[in-house]
Parts: sequence; structure tokens; C-alpha cells
Amino acid sequence: MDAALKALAEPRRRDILRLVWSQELAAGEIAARFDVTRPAISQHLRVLSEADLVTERRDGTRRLYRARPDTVEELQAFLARFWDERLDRLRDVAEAAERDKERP
Amino acid sequence: MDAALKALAEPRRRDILRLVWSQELAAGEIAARFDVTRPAISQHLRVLSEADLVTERRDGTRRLYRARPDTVEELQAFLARFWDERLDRLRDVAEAAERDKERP
DNA sequence: CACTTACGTAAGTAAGTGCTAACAATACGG
DNA sequence: CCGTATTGTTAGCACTTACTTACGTAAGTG
Repeated sequence: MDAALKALAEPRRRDILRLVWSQELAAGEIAARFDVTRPAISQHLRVLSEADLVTERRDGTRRLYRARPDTVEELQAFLARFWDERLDRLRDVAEAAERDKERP
Repeated sequence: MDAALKALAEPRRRDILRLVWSQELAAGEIAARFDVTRPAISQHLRVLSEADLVTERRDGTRRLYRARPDTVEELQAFLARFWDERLDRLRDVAEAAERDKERP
């Protein structure tokens, strides 16, 4: 999860992920759409793969990649938890203030 | 938004943000809860501030910080859009190519 | 005024990152 | 087996980043 957040912090990796969002693409096909060299894309794909953001499938000499939406969902859940923690603490602070008022 | 995602990719900044999530805290009070020096926390606070993740308020010699939940909400919305964007894939590819052209 | 408090800022450093160029590995066809 | 196609890997470089130490600064206090 931490790895996924870090991986998505890079704009180019978000672009790559969007490319394989709805279709499986070979590494070379992905690299052809960017102005950086193929190894650079290959390294980004490894980062995305280790963050469980894409799946890798071999087909002959080619490597096909596709996005894994479940990890993005986990990221959304993580941020939602971030939000909820705040609400919980606000409630706790309010309760503590109430206790302080009653006990001078 | 890009800045917020990058800022939250760092675990220590997430910890800081959680600390000022429900209560305003001074920079020194925040730094006291970590094992790093005060300037390091100060620099993190600047990153969080520039990413619109915290607000800064001066009170005498002190600087009080508090989280800005709306930016986290925007981040959630961004990820939700990520999920739905498979339909607009072609437009995104065009935008990525545009960014590449502008890069020197 | 000097002195303290509570900060930020500057400079320097060690580690990490994204990139390119060159090389290595793997699968397939002749 | 040889050559081609497709891709990953390594080494090195420029740049960024998270950190520390040292210094600067603004507001309160004697």
C-alpha cells in the first residue's frame, strides 16, 4: 500500500497506468507512446508491478501488462480511513472538552 | 493535487498530518514527538503547507498548524476519477504526449 | 537594552530516483 | 544452431530529497 502511494506519486507512472487501464499492452507498445527510452519504461513497469498496480503476463518474447484496479481501490480505502480517523478524534476532543468543563 | 500526492507519499509527513488532524499544534510540539531534529519537521511542514495540506497561523513567537481535510478529499476524488477514466483513455494519451512534447 | 523563546533558513551530506547507453536473457523462425 | 525480435538488467550520471548543524529572525520578557 505504501509502495502503491509512492508509485502513483510519479506523473509518468500514472500515465503508464492509465494506458494499461482498460487494455493489455506490451512493454514496447507502452514505451512507443512516450518520449523516454524503453529501459526507462521498463523500470517504471517494475515499480508498478512491485506495488501490485499492474500484472505481468508473458506471451512469447513479449510481456503484456494490465492495471490492477483493486490496489487503487485499497488506496482509496486508505485515504478514506485517513478521513475517518480525523472524525473520530474530533469526537474524542469534544468529549474531553466536555469532561474538562464538568471538572474544574 | 500533484503536490499533495507527492507530499503524502512520505510516511513521516503522513504522521505529522495525523498529529494536526484534529487539533492545532505548534511546530515545536510536533517536532517533540519525533526522533528527528526540529528543522527537519519545519521543512516537512513547509512541504505540507505548499501542498495545501495544512494551514499556518502565527500566535506570538509560535506557529500553529492544522490539517486541511479538503485537500485529502480532492485526492480521494482524484483516485475515484482514476477508476472511472477508462472511458476517456484516448484523451489521456493525448495529454501525456502533450506533456512529453513540452519537456526539454 | 539584552536575553530568551520559538521558529525558519542556509549549507552541506548521504541516500534515493529517473534517466541513458550498453549489455544480457529469452523465445521463436529458418 | 544462428539470427532476429522483444524485453529486462547494469553502470553511471544528473538531479532530488530527507536529514543535520549552524545561523538568522521576529516576538515576548527582564
